[in-house]
Parts: sequence; structure tokens; C-alpha cells
Amino acid sequence: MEHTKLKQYLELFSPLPAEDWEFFVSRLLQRSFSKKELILQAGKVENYVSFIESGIIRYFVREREKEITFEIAFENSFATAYDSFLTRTPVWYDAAALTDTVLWSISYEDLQEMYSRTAVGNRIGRLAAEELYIKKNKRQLSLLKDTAEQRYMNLLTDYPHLIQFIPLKYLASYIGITPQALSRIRRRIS
Amino acid sequence: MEHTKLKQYLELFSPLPAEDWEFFVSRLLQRSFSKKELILQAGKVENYVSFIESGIIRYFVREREKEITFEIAFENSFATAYDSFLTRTPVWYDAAALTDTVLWSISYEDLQEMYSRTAVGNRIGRLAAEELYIKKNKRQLSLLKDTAEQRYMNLLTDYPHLIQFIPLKYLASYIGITPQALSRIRRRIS
DNA sequence: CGCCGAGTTGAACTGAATCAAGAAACGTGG
DNA sequence: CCACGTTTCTTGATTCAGTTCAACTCGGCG
Repeated sequence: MEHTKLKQYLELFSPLPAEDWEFFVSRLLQRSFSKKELILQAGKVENYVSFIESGIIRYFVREREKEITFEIAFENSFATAYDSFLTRTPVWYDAAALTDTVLWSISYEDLQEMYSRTAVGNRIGRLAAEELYIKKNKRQLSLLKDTAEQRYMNLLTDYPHLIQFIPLKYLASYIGITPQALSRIRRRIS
Repeated sequence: MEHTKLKQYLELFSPLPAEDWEFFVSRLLQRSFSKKELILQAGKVENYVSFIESGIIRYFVREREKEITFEIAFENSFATAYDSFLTRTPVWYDAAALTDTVLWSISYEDLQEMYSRTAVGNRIGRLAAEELYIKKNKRQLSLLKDTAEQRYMNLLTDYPHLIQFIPLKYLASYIGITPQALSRIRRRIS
């Protein structure tokens, strides 16, 4: 089937009973987005938790004429506006595909049903929460204790090939500096 | 009973079936810490999700001679080293009571049992995750888009009375600056 | 009473922002 | 497939917020 990557990813954490997995798969929705396409718009409510089969997603706020990219999700990981998804309230930021992107998504309603019906549902929810939380935690600490240059180096080592596809200006705002500053950092370290 | 605050807090989100609540309460552990006491040490595994009945907790890393306070949890909210709790791996930071503190804690094992036995268990876990994640998300964005002065103002409006009990040096590292810089900001805005 | 940690203030320095202008890369239509 | 316009990246000059180092004040506590 086409869910190989997702299954492999989940099985890193624990075995999946065939029955639960079948049920889970039956609720999965494949969603494709082309480069630059909006995946979620400010004002809407996030209705999915998604696994990124391929592609890269950027989350950003529009702030006085500027965009701040506060999160970048890469393939082989979960992606969702989790705060909105959980609280069922509108997001105040946008999400867009940085490259052509394919997602496996499960809707809020279906996930609720998964929770009540199967053990694997709870597992998925928990794993998504865990991954997203841990990622945020690390990043927040990095913002507090690392310099911009260190943060850039972290990106280089964490996602060596992937960041090639990401325009410098997005990386810059992701690590909390201006494109000019990142350009200078690049020159300095090469 | 003594769980009034916790019950009220949880009921903000949804009603609690009496039976589930009884079971939940039976697994609750009250833990008290005096000012400055360590609640969790680097190298240990977090074994609890806790509700802060009263008090303030500070999470901090020791980084080349310095302490960076990266999280502050106030009363009437959840507190846990959630990344460690979830992954069962040691923390690389410390947690300490900023004031005398009383917690209602549930252990990892008991929470797992709650998950399998009651609906309210899943709810607790989910709510804790939600609250913690949303808090991190907000804060991360604030670190990216606000100035140090704005971040301090946010603290003032969010926790007007509580931050009085927190020494300036901890607040400073929480908003990502030195105590000297915060001291100057204070003078400027008063 | 004297000490010690916490907060304040000053002066010099530094990393990054801002403003500005030119170069390179990109994609869209002819 | 090239030409043009737009966006992205680079580089320079100036400014500014915050750091660092250092000295001094204040308040509580042994």
C-alpha cells in the first residue's frame, strides 16, 4: 500500500495490531498541495492531524508588513496547528507548502472516534502530541540559550539536505533574525 | 475536600463523572515543597504530571556558569517535565519551587492505568498536553516577534500579582535577557 | 553589626536591525 | 527558449538594543 512510510514511522514507537491499523487506515485522508499553496488560513479551525509523507510545511504569522515563520515541519513527521485542533478555535496564523507536499490526514471527528474505539488511536494522538511538544520545547530553549549562528548550525546538522529547498528569508525568520543577518552568517561560516 | 481547586479547574473543560473522579482522586498524591527546594533534578526521569494547588515552579538549565529559567509554572495550572514524562528519559534541567508549593500529582504508572480504565484519565492527559503545548507555542512566538520590553509587559499583564514574588534575575532569563537589561527596562517604563 | 546575594547604574563594546542599493535567480508570457 | 520583471540574496553604512565588566546600594539574616 501507500501508507508504508507512516506505518514504519509509527512502528518505531510500538507494534500496531493489524485490526486497529486497518481501522485507522480506513479513516486516513490523502491530501496533496503544490508549492506555495495554503494548507491552513488564519481564521479557520485546524481540522486535521497530518503525517507528512513528502514535502515541507511552513507556519507563519503576518505581523506589520512582515511574515514570521515560527515553525517548519519536514517530511516523516507530524504536522498540525495543534492548539487550534485541540481547542477547536480559529488559528491566527497561516500554513503553506514550501514544496509539493503529500499528507496523510485524520480529521478531528475521526480521531475522536479512534480514541473511543481503538488503542492505536490514543497512541497516534499521544505520539503526535509528544512529538510536537518536544519539538517546541527544544526550540524554545534554543531561542533562549543559543546564538543565531548556533541555531543556524543546528538546522544544518538536523536537516542537512532539506534546508536546501527553503528560501533563506524563511530560515532567517525561523531562527529569529533578518535575511540580511543570515546572509552574513552564511558568508562567515563558509 | 481538599481537591476543590483541581476539580473546579478540570470542570472548566468538561463535567466529571463522579465515579471516574473518585478513582482519579484515589490515585492523587499530594506533594509539598518549601521555597527553593528542588522538585526535579537533571538526570532523573519525571514521574508525575502535577496540578499546582498553590505556589510557583521554575524550570531552568545550568549553562556555562549561568542559569537559564526557560519555564515558570504558576498556581492553578499543570506542571511537569512533560518531554521526560512521556519518553521516560532523563531530564537535562532542574525544577525548583520559587515559593512554598503544594502539588496534586499523579504518577506515570497510575496515569497509564487511568488511561485504560477511565475516560477522565484520557481527558486529564489530553488537557495537560494541550495546556502545556499551547503555552509553549505562545511563548515561542513571543520570543520570535516581541521585543524584550514587550515580553516583560506580557508577564505583567498575564500574572500581575504573581511576578512580585519572583526575583528579577529569573524573570530576566525567562524573557531572554540579562538582569541588568531588565532592570533598565523597569526604570524606563515606570 | 557585618556580610552576602540581589538589584541598580555607568561605560565600553557587540551582534543584529534598519535603510539602501546592486546582483543573482526565478518564473511567466511571448 | 529567450526576455523581462519580480522576487530573493548580498553587501555596505549607520543605528540601536542588549551584553559585559565593574562599582556601588540596599535589605535581610546569621
